Amino acid sequence: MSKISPFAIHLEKICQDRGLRLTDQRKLIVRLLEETISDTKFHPDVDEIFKRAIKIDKKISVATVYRTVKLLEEHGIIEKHEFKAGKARYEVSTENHHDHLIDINSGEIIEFIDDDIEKLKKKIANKHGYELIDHRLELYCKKK
Amino acid sequence: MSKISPFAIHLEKICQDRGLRLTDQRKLIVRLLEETISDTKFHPDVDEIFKRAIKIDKKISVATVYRTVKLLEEHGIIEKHEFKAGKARYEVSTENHHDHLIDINSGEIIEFIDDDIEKLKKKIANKHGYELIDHRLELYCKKK
DNA sequence: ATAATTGCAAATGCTTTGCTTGTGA
DNA sequence: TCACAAGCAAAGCATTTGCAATTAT
Repeated sequence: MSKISPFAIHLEKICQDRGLRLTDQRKLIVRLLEETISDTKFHPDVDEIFKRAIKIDKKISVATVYRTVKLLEEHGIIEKHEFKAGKARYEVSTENHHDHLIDINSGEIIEFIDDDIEKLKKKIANKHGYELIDHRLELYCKKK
Repeated sequence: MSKISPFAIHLEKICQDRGLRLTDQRKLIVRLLEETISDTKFHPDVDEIFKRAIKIDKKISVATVYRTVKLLEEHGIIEKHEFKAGKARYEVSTENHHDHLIDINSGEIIEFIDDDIEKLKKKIANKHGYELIDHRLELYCKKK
């Protein structure tokens, strides 16, 4: 119910609790992902994570980043987004679902939560005889 | 205001009006796209279009399908969708925007229009100081 | 006539994978 | 110890592109 404070998140701990083996590479990637939270909602792609990682561990390979990111996603620890035109981007999972507003000029991503929309989503699914499992809403906008 | 009746659409005519050169290949692709409308809301991917096309024109190449589909999209004649996990899918543009409900088991796609959601989208964009240019809402569901 | 379009195959960009070596628990 | 993870390079997949030959207007 309550939002998770960014700084209270401890991805390494979460990984451990899930029984994921903590290699140096995973620790590093997880740390970088965590840093991007405070980094004002930056949604890094694999290459961005890799670039940051290689500065610290000059031996790490992209394959490892891909594998780790996939693993974390499968465990619900991070979320993958495929916005229009581009590579997959990631963000640390939060308790409540939020949607994204993308500035088509700057690429900036704004997260928002709208309860009315969430309710409508469920209502529409039900109306068609379906149960809502997953959803995505993206608003591509231009500054006024 | 009024919906375009599927059978009233004449993509070939529309292409001509826009000044697009009508090659045999384009005529064929456009015809196939049009057929998929009556084909109960089928959203074909490039490969599907290609497979159907090569049965009729055994010389046509995938590159042509890719180029044509891109051209049509740039002219707003068809719309591209990139649903989760998969290749781009296309559908003939309609006057009013609609969203998609995807059956995660069967892959079936149901189109829906919800005015409340459309209004909320605009409202949210405005609230953040943005003008809504484009948007996508996808509901991934399971039959109840 | 001639600028645009095609087919082909090679190239691209992101992502995955096979295999050998390395390592966390 | 030993099952799992990493590094590397090769493979995969959807999509794009360069170029010579073809075609619509």
